Amino acid sequence: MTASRALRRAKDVSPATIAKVEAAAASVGYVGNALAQSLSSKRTDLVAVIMPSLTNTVFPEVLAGIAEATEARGLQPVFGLSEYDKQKELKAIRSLLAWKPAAFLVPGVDQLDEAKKLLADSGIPVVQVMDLTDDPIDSCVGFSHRQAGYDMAVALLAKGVTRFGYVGAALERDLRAAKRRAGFAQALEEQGHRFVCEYTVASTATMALGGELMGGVLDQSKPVEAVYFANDDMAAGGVFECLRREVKVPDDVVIAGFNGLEVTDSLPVQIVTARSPRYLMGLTAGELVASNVLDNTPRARRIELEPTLDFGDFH
Amino acid sequence: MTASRALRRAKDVSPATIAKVEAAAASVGYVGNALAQSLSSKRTDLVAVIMPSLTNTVFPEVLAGIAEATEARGLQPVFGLSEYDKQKELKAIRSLLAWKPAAFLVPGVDQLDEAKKLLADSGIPVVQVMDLTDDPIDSCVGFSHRQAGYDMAVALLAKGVTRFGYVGAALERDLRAAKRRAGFAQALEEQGHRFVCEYTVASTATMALGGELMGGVLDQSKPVEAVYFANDDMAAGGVFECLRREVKVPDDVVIAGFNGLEVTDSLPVQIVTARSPRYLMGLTAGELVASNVLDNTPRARRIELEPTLDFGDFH
DNA sequence: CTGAAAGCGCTAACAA
DNA sequence: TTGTTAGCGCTTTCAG
Repeated sequence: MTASRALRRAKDVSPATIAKVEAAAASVGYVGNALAQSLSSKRTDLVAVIMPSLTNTVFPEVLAGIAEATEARGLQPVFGLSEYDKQKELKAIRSLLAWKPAAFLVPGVDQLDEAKKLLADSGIPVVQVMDLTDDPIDSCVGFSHRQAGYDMAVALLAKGVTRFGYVGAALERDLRAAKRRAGFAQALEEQGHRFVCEYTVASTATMALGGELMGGVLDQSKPVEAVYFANDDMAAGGVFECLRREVKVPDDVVIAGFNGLEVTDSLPVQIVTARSPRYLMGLTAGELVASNVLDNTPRARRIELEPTLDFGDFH
Repeated sequence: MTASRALRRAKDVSPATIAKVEAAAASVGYVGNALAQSLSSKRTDLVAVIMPSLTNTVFPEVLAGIAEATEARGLQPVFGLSEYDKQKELKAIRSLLAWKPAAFLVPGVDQLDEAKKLLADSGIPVVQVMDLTDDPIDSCVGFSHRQAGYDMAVALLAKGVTRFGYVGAALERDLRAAKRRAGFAQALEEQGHRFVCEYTVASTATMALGGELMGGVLDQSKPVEAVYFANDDMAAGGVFECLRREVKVPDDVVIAGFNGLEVTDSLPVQIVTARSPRYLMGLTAGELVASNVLDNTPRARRIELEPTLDFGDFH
C-alpha cells in the first residue's frame, strides 16, 4: 500500500520511503498495471477517438491536435476507424466503450441513432468534432459546412462570377462535403443561378480524380467561369489539369476549393479556398474533454470555429 | 458465470441460454468491461503504436495499414506520439506498456537503449517499422533507407548525371532522411563525385521550404544537373519553384525525391522518386503482430520490403 | 451444460 | 506516516 502511494506521489508518504520505493521499482524494472489501476479506482485516462480515415490528410491533422491536447494533460488516446461507414462507426463506438474511456470524440454530427444513444447513456463527455448541430449528444466543436459552402458562393457571386461548375466525389459518404455543396447551391439559387455543370463520381476524392473531372468541365460546351471543388485535394488536381492545358488560373477559370491544405499554398497559382481550422479543432476538442474530465468543467454545448476565406490570386 | 460464457460465445452453453442472456444484455444496454476482462484473463487485445508525427502524411499512411490489419483481427490500436524526440518516445513507451498491450510497434530502429531494454523485457512481440537493422529488438519490417539513397544515386549516375545538389531539412531528427542522404553521398563518393552544394536547415520539411531551398540552389553559381531532396514534399516545392522561374524539369534540372506521394503523381511534371511501400509496411507489420499474438506464430526477425524507383519524365 | 470459489493487481476507506 | 481489509468486474478452474 505504501509503495502504491509512493509511486503515485501521493502525499502522506515520507520522502525517504518514496526514494526507497522508487529505487526498488527501478531495480526490478517495475511497470504498473493500468488495467488494475483503472479497475480499482474506477477511473481511466483513456480518451476514445474515432476518425473516418487516415489517408485523407485532414483527419490526421485533427487527430494531431487531439493527441497534443490530451497527451499534454496526461490522457491517453485510443482510436478506431469508421472508414466513412456508419455501421463500422457504431461497432467501433461499442468496442471502445468497453474500455470505459473518460471521454469520447467522434467525427461529425451524423451518427446512427443507436450510436448516439450508446454515447449519451455512457455518461461520459462526448464531443462531436468537425461539424456543428443545434442538438449535440453533449458538445460539438467545429464549423458549419453548409455555411462554409454558402459563404464561398456568396463571396464569389459578389465578385461578379455567375457561371459555376462543381466537381466532387464520394458525396454519399463524405457528408460534410455534401453539406458544403448544398450550401453553395442554395446561395446560387437565392441569387437566381445554378451550377452550369456538375461532375461527381462515387469513388474517393483524390488529386488525380480532380484533374480528370476538371478535364470534363473544360471539355463540355457550356462556358464556366469558376469551378467549386469538394476539397483542396481535388482542386489541386484541377489546377494541374489547367497547367497541362495552359488554361490560365484564375484568368480563364477560377478554381475554388476547401480546407487550405499545404499543397494549396505551394501551388504555382493560389486558388480560392476556405481554410478550415483542423489542428485547432482537434486541440479545442481535446482541451475541452481534458478540462471536463480533469477539472470537472461544465460541458460546453457548442464551440463554433470559423474557416477563413482566402481569395489567393483572384482579385 | 453462464452469462459471461454466453456473451463470449464460448461453447458448452445451450443455444437457449445464449439467446436469453443476449436478450437480457440488450435490454439493459450492457457494455462489458474490457479492463476487468483483461485483468482477469491476463490477456489484452491492445496493440501499442508509436508514431513520430501525424502532420507528415507518411506516418498516417503507415498507421492506416497497421490499423487495418490489427482491427481486422479484432485487435485494438492504442497510440502515442514521439514528435521525433527519443526522450518523448521513451516516455510514451513506458506509459503504453502499463496498459499491458499484446504487442508493440515502434517507428524505426533507433530507440534509446533504455527504451529497447524496456521493450525487450516486456516479453511481447515488438516490431520496429519503417527501417531495417540486423539487430532488431524482436522483428523489423521496412526497407533500408541508406540503401534507398544509395540506389537512387547509382541510378542517376548511370544516366550520366554527375553534378548533384542536395536539399533537406531537420536531418538531426529525421534519421531516416539522413540515412538516405548518407547512402546517396556514399554512392557519389564511390564514383569520385560529391554534392556540388547542399542546402539543409533545422526546421521542419515542408513544400514551401523545399521551394525556398531550391531557390538557393538555383541562385548559387555552381551549375547543378540534379537535386536530391530529403522527400517528395520538399521536392514538390522544388518543382513549383522551377515552374515559377520557368526552369524546365527535367531538361534544365532533374528533381529527385523520395516516397512517391500523391502530390508527386499529380504534379504537371513527373519527378524522379522512389516509392516507399508505406501502407504495405503498416499492413505487414500489423499482420505480423496479429499472427504472433493470435496464432502464436514464430516472430520473423526481419521483413524487407522495397521502394520502387520511378524515373517519371526523366529518360 | 451450469455454478461456486478464488484471484487478476491495484486503490479507497478506514484503523493504528 | 504506514498498514489492513475489502472489492473493482471479470475469467479460470474445478465441482456438480
